[in-house]
Amino acid sequence: MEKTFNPQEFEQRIYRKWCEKKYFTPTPDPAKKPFTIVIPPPNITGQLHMGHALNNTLQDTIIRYKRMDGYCTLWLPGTDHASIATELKVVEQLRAEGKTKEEVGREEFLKRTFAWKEKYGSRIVEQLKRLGSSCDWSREAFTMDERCSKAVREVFVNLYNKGLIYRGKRMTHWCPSCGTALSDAEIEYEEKASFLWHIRYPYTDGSGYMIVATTRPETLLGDTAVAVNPEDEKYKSIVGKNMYLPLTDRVIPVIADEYVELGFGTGAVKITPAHDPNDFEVGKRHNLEVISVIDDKGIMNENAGKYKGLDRAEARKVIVEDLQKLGLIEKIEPYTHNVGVCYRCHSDIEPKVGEQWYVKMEDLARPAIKAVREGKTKFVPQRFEKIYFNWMENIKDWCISRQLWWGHRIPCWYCADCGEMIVSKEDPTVCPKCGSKRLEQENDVLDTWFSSALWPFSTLGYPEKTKDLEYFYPTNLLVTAYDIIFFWVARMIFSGIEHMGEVPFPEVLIHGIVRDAQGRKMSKSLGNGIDPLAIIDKYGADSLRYSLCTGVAPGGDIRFSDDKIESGRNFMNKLWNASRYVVMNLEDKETVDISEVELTSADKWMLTKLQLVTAEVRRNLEKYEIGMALSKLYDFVWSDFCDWYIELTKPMLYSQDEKAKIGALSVLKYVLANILKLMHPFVPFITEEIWSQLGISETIMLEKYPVMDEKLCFNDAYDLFEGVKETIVKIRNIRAEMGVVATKKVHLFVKTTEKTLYESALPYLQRLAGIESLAFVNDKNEIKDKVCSAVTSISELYIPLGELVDLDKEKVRLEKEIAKVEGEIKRGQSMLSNAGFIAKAPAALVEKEKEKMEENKKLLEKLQQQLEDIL
RNA sequence: GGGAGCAUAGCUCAGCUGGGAGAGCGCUUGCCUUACAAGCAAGAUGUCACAGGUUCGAGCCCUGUUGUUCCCACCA
Repeated sequence: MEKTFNPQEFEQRIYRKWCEKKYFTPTPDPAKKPFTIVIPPPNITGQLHMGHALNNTLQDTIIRYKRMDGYCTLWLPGTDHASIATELKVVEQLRAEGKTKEEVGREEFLKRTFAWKEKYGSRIVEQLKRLGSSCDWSREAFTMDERCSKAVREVFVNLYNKGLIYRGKRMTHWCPSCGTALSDAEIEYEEKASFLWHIRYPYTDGSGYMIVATTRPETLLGDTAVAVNPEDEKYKSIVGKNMYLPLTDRVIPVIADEYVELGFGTGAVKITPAHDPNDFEVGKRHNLEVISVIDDKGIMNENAGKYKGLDRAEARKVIVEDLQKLGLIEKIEPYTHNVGVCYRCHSDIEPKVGEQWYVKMEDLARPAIKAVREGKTKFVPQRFEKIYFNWMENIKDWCISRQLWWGHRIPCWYCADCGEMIVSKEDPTVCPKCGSKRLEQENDVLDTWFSSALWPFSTLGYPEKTKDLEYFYPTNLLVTAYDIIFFWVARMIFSGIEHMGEVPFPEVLIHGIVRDAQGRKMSKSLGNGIDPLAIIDKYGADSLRYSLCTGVAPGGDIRFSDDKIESGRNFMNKLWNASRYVVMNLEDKETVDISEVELTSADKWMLTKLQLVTAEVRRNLEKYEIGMALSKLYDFVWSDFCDWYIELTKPMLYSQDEKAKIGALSVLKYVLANILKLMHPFVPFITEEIWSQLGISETIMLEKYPVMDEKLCFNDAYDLFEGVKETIVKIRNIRAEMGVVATKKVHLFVKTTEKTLYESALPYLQRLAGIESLAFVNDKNEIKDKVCSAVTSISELYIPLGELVDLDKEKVRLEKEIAKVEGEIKRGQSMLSNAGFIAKAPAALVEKEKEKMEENKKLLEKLQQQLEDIL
């Protein structure tokens, strides 16, 4: 084996092997329980970022664990066509050639987009592979492939026939830059510094003017009323009056509507039904005319009179200037408010009235809420259910039509002759009403999330009743970040219930977001993104996986920095070198089953510890506490296995005693093999690479995940050996405090009842504590030289250091020890002298405290004696 | 306006159903000890935000306060 961990050497080779051997591809087996995860499909426009890395590391860890634990596991991968994002890419590409999408036409545009997908769409898939993702690529799906498209049509038509999809004229969010409608979920709000313009609207009767405050003066041209609160004393008398709408020749009325809040602003609100959702509602109530003044591209239209052709931002400036010239601006005050922007391009959203397609949400949301309430789907951690409920309970109808070309075209046709509307799974050829063949398909495509909502079953073959669907649905777990709970998770839940009659997954594991070292969100505009591929190239995928998972609380955000990745890499190196120690020493030696080994005290201690950590790691994994499980393995591997056990085996491995050598090697190999298995789900590459060196089986991937073995729990031996460890630590401490050079060997006198144990532990003491020889005493006075002393739970220790014994230092050292024990005694006393504690605390705990008190008292006594001796 | 999270060592964060405060990084000291200097050994460091309460016992549970981050809704 190489001297240092060098992941570049083996990661890609190993991944290729796994794929060739088809380890990721399950065969449905009725005798086995399935465990299924569908991947959150990354956008084909995407590049792997830290969020993907975290998300997929978690999924892979869980799926590998379940695979090793005997489940028939399917991790189903795929990508999302990402309607808007991809369309923008291709539009951009066209622009570079000096063309527009309208110029090339729909057919050619789609051809180009599919070509774009072929070229770039697999990029992210290749990147997922670098991470080690054990997805079944033979089942890879794409939201616009035949399978998924069929499911989309099926679902659309079924919902339409049930009256749950309708076409309607309503106010929607419109992105003038992307040129499409958006759903509520696709709007983000940004706080922007602007102004509140106070504008004078003169009454037609010449009795002065009313002051109206607005943040959007350019929409004034579309005003059809001014509204006041009916309870507003200030305006009670003027409701019904008319006023001249500035800059136009129109006259508009003052109306009364509850929508206007008392006491806010001037108490008067200009009503522009065409350009504000609230105004639209007010307009409906009062039968106001809807006058649109801004077109789909954000340009003032013919209704804007002389302002026609100006961009909305430009128009705002000019209109304010004109109003100022007319003396109609009362005042302008700075005003900061939230502006809705497009989540893709961040342009200001323009509310717009138009025909769009909607999913009626009420009937779909109800059972979806109920399912989560009843625990049919559980969020982990549970607090994220609140986000879900909050959204589901306040849900509005879902606008699913997009004025784009890249996406699932809505399966609706209009008869050019009789106007009949045909919604159908199959492309119709004739109008069922008039028999005309002049049918035109709806131009709009569906919201990307419409197809991703079906992902857990469309990918398994729905609407066909496939074997996969039968065996793997419902899936078992969904793993995703909290930021797409309503975009995606909520929609999958109601879709699963509606179309499959069953929730798509019983558990949703929610994780956080990866932030930069300063805690900021990683973003393109900040340029603070860390590229996971660069990390993998430099440190290896396992290091990255480790540093993304360890010590992270479920659902919590992660601050990522170089320190973290380095400590991950160091740990991999540690594991590598510990394995190298074992492998090098194994050479051509024949090890035996540990049941045939005459176990040493150290072996028993190690094996017991292994059982304990196995049980804990399993417990954590069952609860998806990945970070906790990994931290425990880190401690176990580094501290217990490397720092202690490996060191403890050295006296045997370097001795001439073949039997002891084989014994130690056999246990080492056994423990290492178990460590590799325990760690494989987290760090698959390095564990597989080392596994291949052990020559046990072809792959670690398909090994059985370790289970705690009661037969290997030697509890008494474990406790006793803790005493030996304590002895070593105390001696090291004395040596360090007294400045004894490492090469100087010292003699040790021990007063103990565990003589056999100490005798057998002599090799350990020699190697790990620099002890030359060991002698037992019944009393300290048997030693003539000046000594440094210490006590452990099983012994008293005396070390003659000759001239190195500095009594002052020794005194300080002992006093510190004494203070520590005294502190513990004090704590114990305060508990044991408390009647309430004795009466109410669990008996076992009280007993434990009493025992500890006894021990501590004994320790204190011995320490005090030792101190007295040197005074 | 509604909701959620966070506040623990210099920094970044763990801390499971309440029962002796932990890790990584950093810091101090000594070590190239035949797996590893990406390392070994020995150390130092905390009014667990604040104030109450429940309890025999609170970092953990309850109430309030302050600071901070985020989500939702959105008033011109």
